[in-house]
Amino acid sequence: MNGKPDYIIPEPTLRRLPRYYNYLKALLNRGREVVSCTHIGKDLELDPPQIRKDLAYTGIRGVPKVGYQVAELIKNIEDFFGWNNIDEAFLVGVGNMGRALIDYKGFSRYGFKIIAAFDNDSEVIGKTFNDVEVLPLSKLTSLCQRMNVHIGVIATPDHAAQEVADMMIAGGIIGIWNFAPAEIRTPEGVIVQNENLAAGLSVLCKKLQMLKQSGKIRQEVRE
Amino acid sequence: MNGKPDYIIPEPTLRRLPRYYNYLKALLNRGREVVSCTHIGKDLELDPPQIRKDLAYTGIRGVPKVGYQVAELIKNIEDFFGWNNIDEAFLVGVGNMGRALIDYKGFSRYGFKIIAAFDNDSEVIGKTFNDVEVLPLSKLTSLCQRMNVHIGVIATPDHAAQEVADMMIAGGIIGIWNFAPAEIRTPEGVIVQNENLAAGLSVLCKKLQMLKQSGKIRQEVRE
DNA sequence: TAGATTGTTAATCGATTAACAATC
DNA sequence: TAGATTGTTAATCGATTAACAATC
Repeated sequence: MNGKPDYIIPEPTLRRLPRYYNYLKALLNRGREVVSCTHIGKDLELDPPQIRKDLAYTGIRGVPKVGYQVAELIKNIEDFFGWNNIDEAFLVGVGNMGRALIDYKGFSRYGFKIIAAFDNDSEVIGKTFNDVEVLPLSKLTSLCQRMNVHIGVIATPDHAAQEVADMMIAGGIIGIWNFAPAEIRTPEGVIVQNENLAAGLSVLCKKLQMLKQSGKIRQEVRE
Repeated sequence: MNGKPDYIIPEPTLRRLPRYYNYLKALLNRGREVVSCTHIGKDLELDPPQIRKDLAYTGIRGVPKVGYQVAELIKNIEDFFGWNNIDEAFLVGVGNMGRALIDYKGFSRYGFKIIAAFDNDSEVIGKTFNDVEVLPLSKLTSLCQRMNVHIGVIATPDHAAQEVADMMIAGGIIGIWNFAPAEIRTPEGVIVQNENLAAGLSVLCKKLQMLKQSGKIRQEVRE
């Protein structure tokens, strides 16, 4: 075994699937039972064959001339990501971003739950936000181990990110969702997903700049 | 003119440049004056030729055997994105995410400033966060026009996103940074940058799932 | 049946990676 | 000078797009 998974799913596909999911949920709410890629493609401005390939990764089978069962599609995407079993996570850094993440109700839809938060500011330690208690940072590593938590969210200032990551990894965390605009070095076997708001903002502003320079262009940037 | 810019800069490059920028600023703080792509590549786990190509878009010239002047590189990236002139923006939706964005001090580094916020909840209208006043949503369109604001940030619940986008566009906004997990339809000439936290989260959790199934794999996911 | 849509295979496109001459 | 690094051109790789047979 070389370590790589047998079947690699393209990351663009992984990023589009949650989008289909939100769209399909809205469709179902409006009472639609069946949908074709042609139809989805019109609404989402994507090419039908691409949608077909993306959806095929979830194991769905469509019916020629008809399309897919909306409810079945939703179920398949949920199963594909495993959103039915909850992933529990610790969050470090109860600043504005951290608070926003703690307070965000929408994550439960994606099988994700922040079960405790950590900070070293005595102002927030002991407080509770959205039923999530803030504990002293010193307890992070031991609690990771004791509670068998495998996912960590970093929402600290950038200078603290590496140190927090090290504590998480020492506690057995193997997946880090990093909101700090800093480079994190990790050993093999740890997955880091960087959420860099500056990147998205920069892309938007640069495209705007280019648009202003070159006359109107039509464009939709997808995440 | 077909509307497309003559020189297309790859979006992956646009997303990596702010990363180089943060890294280079940290280097400069530590007193480093010159850096080579080999060196950057080691720290950021990227291939040196790719870094060289990315940096070339900013117009930098390096010196063989030596590398690049760190300060000059930083300057070039700032000029490339136009971070020296501030882009002013309106934000709609003063929930947790909206508050986090309003409060975030780091955007000024990227030439971005939220100058007013809008909501239709009388609880928050009239309040001020981080010197940003919350105004009634009904004033959005007219103020966009009057203050000549061209960028809008949507941080509303998903069901309100389209309506807010329409109001923004009516006011002349041509760039929308969308944090609502909803599809926004816009006319030509409007750029939408979707910031989809669920996508990043899903990618992380899916990779973790695959890692657990197939034994340890080493992986670093970059945004 | 005719026509729309799926599923799959092939072609294209664009970004990354490799190769290498130029240069300090 | 020798060797490391830049800048540039070519090759590779992977994702998107196009083509088309199968099918309801």
